[in-house]
Amino acid sequence: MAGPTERRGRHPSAVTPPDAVFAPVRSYTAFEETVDRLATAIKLGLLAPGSRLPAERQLCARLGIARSTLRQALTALSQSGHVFAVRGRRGGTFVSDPQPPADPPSAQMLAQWRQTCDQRLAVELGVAVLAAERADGEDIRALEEVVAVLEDSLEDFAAYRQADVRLHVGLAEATRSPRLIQAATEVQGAMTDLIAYIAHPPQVLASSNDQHRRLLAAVAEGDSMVALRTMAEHLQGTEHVLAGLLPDG
Amino acid sequence: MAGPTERRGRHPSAVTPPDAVFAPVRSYTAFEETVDRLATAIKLGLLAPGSRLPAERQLCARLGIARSTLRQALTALSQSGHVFAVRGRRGGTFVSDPQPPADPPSAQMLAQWRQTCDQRLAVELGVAVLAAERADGEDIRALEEVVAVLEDSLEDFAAYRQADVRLHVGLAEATRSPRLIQAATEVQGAMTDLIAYIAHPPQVLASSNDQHRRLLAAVAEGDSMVALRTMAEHLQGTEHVLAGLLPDG
DNA sequence: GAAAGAAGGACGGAACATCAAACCTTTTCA
DNA sequence: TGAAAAGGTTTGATGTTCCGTCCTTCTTTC
Repeated sequence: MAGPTERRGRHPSAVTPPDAVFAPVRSYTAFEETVDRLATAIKLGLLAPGSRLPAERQLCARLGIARSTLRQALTALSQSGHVFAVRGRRGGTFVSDPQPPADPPSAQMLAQWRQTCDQRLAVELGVAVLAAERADGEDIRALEEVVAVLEDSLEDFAAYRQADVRLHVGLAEATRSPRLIQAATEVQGAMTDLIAYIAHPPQVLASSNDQHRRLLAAVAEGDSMVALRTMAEHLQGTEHVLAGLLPDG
Repeated sequence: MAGPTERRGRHPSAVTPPDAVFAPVRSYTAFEETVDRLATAIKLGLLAPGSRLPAERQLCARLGIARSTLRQALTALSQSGHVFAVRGRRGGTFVSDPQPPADPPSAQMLAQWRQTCDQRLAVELGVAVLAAERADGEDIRALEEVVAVLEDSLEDFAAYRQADVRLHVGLAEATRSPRLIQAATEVQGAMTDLIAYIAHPPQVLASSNDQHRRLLAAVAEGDSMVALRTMAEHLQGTEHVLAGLLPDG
């Protein structure tokens, strides 16, 4: 049973197809994807606590979904306490402040941690190269501010992590490649789940910050290769920590 | 209009959220994704002409969809001439041989060529690093055979391209990271569309092959950094050609 | 103080996608 | 000649999404 595809013809180059070809098709519904997107953005601090989302009638247009579908998503998010709605003119949907406590990473998440890290490696290496090639002075200036925040947050991991996300997503934005920005955001969301319950002593953060500085310098100079190496080194840090704490995955 | 989210609170770190947060939600249906997956696999030669797909009742189980949904996809593929069905015991669904002529890249594809290349850069750099770290002797041997085929195909672009795909997907498989394999496959599918109508004189292919050799050598030695550099160089080739032929994207 | 406007909230139905299960038809092999 | 294995067909149930309409709440403006 489960025999691989058979060949009849005379094509010699034919080999068994990769498993990936017949791997399960994951089909997200618009509702799920919307919840996911907004929840991730909130979790990452891209939507700040207290900030207001665009009005439903505009937001559903931007997201390309029906208003009722968007409302389902917002209802879910408000039931989980991530947002709340205010009626009437000047009302709207707001990000809760403070946020409800994050729930621990699922077994599924933990089991796939290595795949997540692999994905992050790919995305961040691409970002490093392209940011080095394309970032302009404006980008660099903004990113330097974020690095400054990072250096002031050694004692507060929540603040540190948020600035860290901003830095990485900011680098992705400097590539001007929407798909990479999207990918970087998703990857940061997944990493946040993994990282949340790991101790981060100030000295580790300080060493990370050193890498951030060097990375940004390389990007500013347009030195792709150094950016690449520095990013690789930076990512290895997290990966080693996770490898020590989690099963093989 | 379209004002960014407003802030009420006292959170200073709040910045305008990236556009990516509210970008359209693309929700593929199971049907679309299935057609896409199979069509890409066929286009890339991962499913060889003349080969038989798994029986419907098994395939739908592997894909995690209902049989009727799978049949919709297969019907679409058979109407477009990519597969044909044979009834009765020992029947099945077979990949057509020869394949119908590929249709030219859509305007949409062409307009997004740079994003596609960016995505490829990320995926392939990640693959290069991880393959160098994880490939075993078996992997290397198989890949070397593919490189040998590549070197024998300088005069036949169709054959060359197919072996090229096998090499890149094979490298991805050596990472043992399902998501990367998936991503690599998708990216190769997109690249095939872009590349199809571009002239590839034998000397260009020969130079590409030189890079392939060096890349594989670096992977065999486990030298991530060299693999990375070689891969970057390799990808730049295509990108320069496309940049010369296509608008900015 | 009343009217207009802008926001969230609620409802109903149409269209579509998907699933599950049973059954039909063709072909081959024992 | 009949069992087995494949694709082909039908039907109904279910869930998702969309669209449009109307309601309620609150603010701003006149």
